[in-house]
Amino acid sequence: MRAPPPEDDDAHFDLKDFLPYLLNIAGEVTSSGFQTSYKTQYGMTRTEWRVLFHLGRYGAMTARDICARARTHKTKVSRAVSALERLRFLRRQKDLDDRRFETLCLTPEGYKAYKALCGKAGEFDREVSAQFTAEENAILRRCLRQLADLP
Amino acid sequence: MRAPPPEDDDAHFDLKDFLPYLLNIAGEVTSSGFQTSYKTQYGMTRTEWRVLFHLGRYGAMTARDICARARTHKTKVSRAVSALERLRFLRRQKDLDDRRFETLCLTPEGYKAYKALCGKAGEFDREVSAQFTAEENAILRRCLRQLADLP
DNA sequence: TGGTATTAGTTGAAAATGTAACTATCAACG
DNA sequence: CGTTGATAGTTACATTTTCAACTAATACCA
Repeated sequence: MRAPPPEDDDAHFDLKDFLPYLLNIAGEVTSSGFQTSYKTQYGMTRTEWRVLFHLGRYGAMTARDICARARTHKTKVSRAVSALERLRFLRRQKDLDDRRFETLCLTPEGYKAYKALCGKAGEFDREVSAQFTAEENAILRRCLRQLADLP
Repeated sequence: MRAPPPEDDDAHFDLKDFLPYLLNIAGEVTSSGFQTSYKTQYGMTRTEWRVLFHLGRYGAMTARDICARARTHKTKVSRAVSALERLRFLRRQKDLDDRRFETLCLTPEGYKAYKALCGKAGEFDREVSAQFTAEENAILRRCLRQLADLP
């Protein structure tokens, strides 16, 4: 019983062209480059950073809105919101018309953290983008937004 | 004490342009579209699928090689290899010259699973790619390969 | 009204991942 | 030799994520 032979022909398509694979690796490599910013300083996870960023950038909204905008599952968002609340970075307020909803908004401390991280994120993004031309950056982002199916 | 105002000006850069974020969401959306193929049929995780794909596509190699090629941590690869071994999809063989190494190769059953999944992956990739022009696809993949820092 | 279906959000258990420490093997150099 | 350091891979433990079931509130509709 021998092992199947190594094949390098065109019978298979190449893993290095498979979009889900490439996107995951690229996402992991770049994200872990940035995560030290929020992890070491604030002890935040990636999901918590995402929630903070949404509230900082777009203002008060419900967990449901964040789920939709970030295409993130509600349990992840729920736990991130609890964690940020423990950090006193956000507050919840029950909607009086429909009491299933809670409007989330950052506290001044949360907003301060957001602003600080926002600066670092911008810097990081400029560094990463510098290796591509303006046209490449435009196409890359357009394709990614479309793939991510963002609103 | 009021909440910070919603800001939609240019003081902050936009989350929808932040590459690590876009890459993660796009990767998650596309990957979860494909994962049913290996998850429901074989009960494999994403990492296991990656290892299977590497061995199927490029032939026998060590865990260390897979770590380097897929930029994946050795503990993830180690566990994926054990799982695939339990499924009888691969075998290990100690290198006699240097007994720290184990050469991994697919069994015929593992290879069969690879071929089946490979077909689905190709089909999936063609569908995803169809929404972009040839030029966009080329630029997208080139940028992603560079970001992923693949060998 | 009342019953059924939806929706927002939470929780517990299981699975996956990250981190650090560990074993075993080999290399290098005195 | 023998000590030190590096490397391949595993394991234990903590954190994070996933999945399914759950509560509470509202919508729909006969």
